[in-house]
Amino acid sequence: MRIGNVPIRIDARVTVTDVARQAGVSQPTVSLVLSNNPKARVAKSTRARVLQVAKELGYRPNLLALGLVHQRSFALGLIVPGFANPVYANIVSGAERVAAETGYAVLLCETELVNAAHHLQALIDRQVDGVIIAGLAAATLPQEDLRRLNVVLINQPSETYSSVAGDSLAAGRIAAEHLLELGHEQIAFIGPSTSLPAFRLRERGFAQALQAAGIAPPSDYWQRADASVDGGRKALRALLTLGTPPTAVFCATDIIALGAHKAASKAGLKLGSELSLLGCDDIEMNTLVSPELTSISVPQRELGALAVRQLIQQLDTSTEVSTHILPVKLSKRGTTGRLRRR
Amino acid sequence: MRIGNVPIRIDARVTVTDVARQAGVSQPTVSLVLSNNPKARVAKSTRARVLQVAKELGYRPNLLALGLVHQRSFALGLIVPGFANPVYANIVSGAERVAAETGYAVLLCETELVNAAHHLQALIDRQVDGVIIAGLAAATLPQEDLRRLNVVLINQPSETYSSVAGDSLAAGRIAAEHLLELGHEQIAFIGPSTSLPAFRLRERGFAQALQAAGIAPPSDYWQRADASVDGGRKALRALLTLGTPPTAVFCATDIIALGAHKAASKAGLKLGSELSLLGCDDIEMNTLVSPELTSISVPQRELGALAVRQLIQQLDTSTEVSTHILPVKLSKRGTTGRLRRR
DNA sequence: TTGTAGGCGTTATCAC
DNA sequence: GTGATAACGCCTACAA
Repeated sequence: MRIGNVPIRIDARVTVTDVARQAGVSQPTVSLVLSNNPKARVAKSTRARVLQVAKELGYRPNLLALGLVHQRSFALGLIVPGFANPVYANIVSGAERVAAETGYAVLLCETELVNAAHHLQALIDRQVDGVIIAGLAAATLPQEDLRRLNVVLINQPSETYSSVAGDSLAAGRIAAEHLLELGHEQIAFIGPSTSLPAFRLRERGFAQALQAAGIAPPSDYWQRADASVDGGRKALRALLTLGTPPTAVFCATDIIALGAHKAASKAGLKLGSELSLLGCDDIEMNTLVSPELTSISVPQRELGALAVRQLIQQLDTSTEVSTHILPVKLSKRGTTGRLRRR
Repeated sequence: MRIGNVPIRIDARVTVTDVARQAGVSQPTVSLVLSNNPKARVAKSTRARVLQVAKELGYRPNLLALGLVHQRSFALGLIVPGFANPVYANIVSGAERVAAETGYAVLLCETELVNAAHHLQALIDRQVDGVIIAGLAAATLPQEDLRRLNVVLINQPSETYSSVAGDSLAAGRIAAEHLLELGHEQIAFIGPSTSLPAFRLRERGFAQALQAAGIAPPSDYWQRADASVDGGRKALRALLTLGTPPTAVFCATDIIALGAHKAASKAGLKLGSELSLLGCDDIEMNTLVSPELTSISVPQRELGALAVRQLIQQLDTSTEVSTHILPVKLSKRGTTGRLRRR
């Protein structure tokens, strides 16, 4: 890292020393007053004067210096694959809110283009107090770095690290039950080719529930797609070309489901009657398409928020590794319906 | 801010002092070697040994300490209204990429719920080197804080601060010209009620181009809406109830346009033939609805990226305030078409 | 009750 | 060439 040619300091800041001088006391005294340390026994008049002067001068503590002393930066790293996906946008949003309320800064890292391990190292160099990781398998990161950090994983149950997740297994099950209740028997699945734990669990929950109902989809019905709109589109097209196409499809993510939605509409299928389509995540876009996409709601903002809370608690109390599972629920909309023959 | 009860230090980090001890040299010598200062005259053998030891011990500089010394944190603040809106998600994404490549951290601030002035103060306390502000009128922030910072505004031309913006005036003009070319004369406008400069300019560009073509829409045709899908929906419904509804509508943002899209579809209007609808921003959702939404492309990622570049250049060279305007262009899709009588 | 001394991890300025 | 010494802004002993 190179330092620029010209100092960027625009305006000298007020420091404790300035306050001390102005108030006619020693610098540590000011520190004592300002840190309202419980065992700080300062004369009332002194305290009042210091506070008064600090206010007048507009004193603000330098968090860099504070961090150095306390070995604590009050900053959190947040690593996500990308914001293009509203799922992560929501998670970030929830996390940022809680962090801001608690006085923590959020250092944002997008791993779409920049190497995740690189990002992690940069966060460590900045002495972040902890890291939250979403949409990225923790196993793919250098463990020796990860282990010396406070970590909370999102949507990725783990034995080594704390985690906060939506109930992915239940999500799959609920999806299956919904389609079964509607009378479907020819049920297909489209999942992303990325092997994130959450997606695997959704898939497993779905498969198990089908099995429990005595339904065994042919292998053609089990599609793997690129985790994008286009991936979903292609996968659904493939399903439609089968000898006996499915009457219902569950997509492991809404992004894929929206691609499938597009493909189905283009093929002239009436969603909700001729073909039932069900997504998972429940992103806001779902209500923009027509018919609106039925989905399994995963509380993304809450996941982000809870992750920060959990992380801070871990920092404050050295709590042990913990796992939180948040409930998910069906959001019934227009793309799923009772089976009707074409 | 309160410090937790328990120190969070998980593992003591390697410092220059450790390296010095291990290499058998003084601590400043290590500094000299590691900072590869041009005028650092260190014996080759010493340098080699120090570098060797540093590598073995896995030494990494503490950016907090560096920041303290240099009065420079290598961190940037990024203030946006919210990520739910993909426009800002894209801006953040572009900014983060460049920042990461350049060794800067991005401190993310969402002003949707937390007070923007509060956020700004927090950033200052963290000694950020500069701030990028998007989707928020700079005038609404405390000027005394802003003025002592390096600032780059996005989509908000200003005389006091640097800015990077899409050509909003052109966006409006291009929109008008497109609709005029298609033969429309009953042309309406829906703009957000928030008075962000970019939106005002889009509106003005649009109005001016209409005027130049001798078209003067009645005041009913000039709607103001909440900057949301719902706002767009309501506004379009209002337009449809008019005695003579418009044949074409330009919405100042895609979010609003998507609401209008929904309302039009629900009213049974065939978009592209019975009603032409045109948005602005060109967010990815536009291709998910059917017919796909015609829009004016604004290069959001580039705006974010350029803002960071501009800011860093300002830091390094104390460049003067500058303004960059990036071109926009029409992305023709399905919702606009030649005028046909209903 | 308050001031003095030392240190957090780093760099910069000097003597040596 | 190298090593003290001071400084960045702050806090925590400890001594006065």
